[in-house]
Amino acid sequence: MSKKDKWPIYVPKPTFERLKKYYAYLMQIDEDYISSDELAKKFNIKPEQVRKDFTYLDITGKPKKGYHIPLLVEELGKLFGTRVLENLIIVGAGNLGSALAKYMGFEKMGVKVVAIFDNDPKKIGSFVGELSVLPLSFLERVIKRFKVRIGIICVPEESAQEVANLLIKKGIKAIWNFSPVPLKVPETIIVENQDITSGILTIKHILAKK
Amino acid sequence: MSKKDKWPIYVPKPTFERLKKYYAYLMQIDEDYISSDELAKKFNIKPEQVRKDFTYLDITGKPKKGYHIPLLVEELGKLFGTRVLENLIIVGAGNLGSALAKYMGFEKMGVKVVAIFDNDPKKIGSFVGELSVLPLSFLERVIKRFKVRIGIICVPEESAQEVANLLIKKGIKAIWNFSPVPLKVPETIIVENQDITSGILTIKHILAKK
DNA sequence: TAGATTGTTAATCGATTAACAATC
DNA sequence: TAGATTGTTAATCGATTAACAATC
Repeated sequence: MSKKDKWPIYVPKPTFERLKKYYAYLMQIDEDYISSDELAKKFNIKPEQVRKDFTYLDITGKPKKGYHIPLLVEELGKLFGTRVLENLIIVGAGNLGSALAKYMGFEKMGVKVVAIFDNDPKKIGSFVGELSVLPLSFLERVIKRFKVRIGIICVPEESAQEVANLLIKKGIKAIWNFSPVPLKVPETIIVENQDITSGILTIKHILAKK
Repeated sequence: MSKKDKWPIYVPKPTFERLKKYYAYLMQIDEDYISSDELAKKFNIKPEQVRKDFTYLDITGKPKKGYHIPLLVEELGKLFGTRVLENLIIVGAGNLGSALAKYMGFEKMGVKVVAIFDNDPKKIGSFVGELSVLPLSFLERVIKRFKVRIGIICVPEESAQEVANLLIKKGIKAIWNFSPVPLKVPETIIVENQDITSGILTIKHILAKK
């Protein structure tokens, strides 16, 4: 049985996180082959680890050449489901929500922002890129119309849980949470927390030691 | 010897990442005590893990009550160096850079954005919040004047490495990299990568399996 | 006191790394 | 062929968890 037949593909969490990085990097470069050694150097890890990571994918390298990059990109794309297009919506048209709505890199990941919502009457109707800001009363319609399964939460922490509840009620299956609050959701709902400020704590910790 | 005397405080990486989350959460809530069990429930982990994590800090809990929150916040603040103010600069006044420049949550983390730079003549001189966008020729002056050690990179991937080199040349000690490229830097320079789009790959992977 | 909750040791689990045979 | 690089097994390392004694 080939690994292709095993579904879901299991990869350990640390491996999965590294595969994401390899993917982002490999999509950018325009070469035929890359060795585990070269890739490892890029990310300050050991080449053995790169090879081990790739054993979870249905791909093998060539001795003396390395791994075929287009093949790697394709296999990784399958793992991440980037070839299946998903529509997504953003709730919260503040600085961060607006920046995400205008972000150009989503296409490569197979996602598209179809609407942005806010509850501030002053923002509703205004434009963020090509999207006009909608009131929350439009949520249900948009979700049904575009078969949206993913919602991004970009609201202040006080309202994050409330918005999460609403999204779930309206049929959203996965929440990408940019607020710094841990959300309470039913087990069937996927939550991915993206705390964009936590990195500064690592930096300050290291700097403080110097 | 108390743990306070050991410097640098060593914490395993996974523990460190969890401590950041506890910190963000604990700063928000207004209670006296919290038990390892309550905290664990919030983050879907085991209470033993929370207690183990806290053993790395110079703090103990009280049987039957739990951990004193203000004390936790203080100890964690020390670990992350949030009580020492650091000035930081942003390079790249696009959507994301501008959003970060206007971000209100930095103060709590003991950092302040003192300047934002761009090389686009159309952007230079325009305002992002209260800051006017500066040309890169001002970098050196600003870094010296404000004793800046941390620089945020928010430029397109093509120029990320170039900007990193420039920042390092001008004396920056730590780079918070919001571009999706792995940067090549000398060993003495701290790099924290904050790929804000990688979360979507996790979500799509899980959704694809359903 | 009894009960709840901490703190710590030891066992388990899982990921990384070293070593090396296989292969182009 | 010799040499470079992969792929895999086994050893090591480190983190999580279970168990339970200590304590308020």
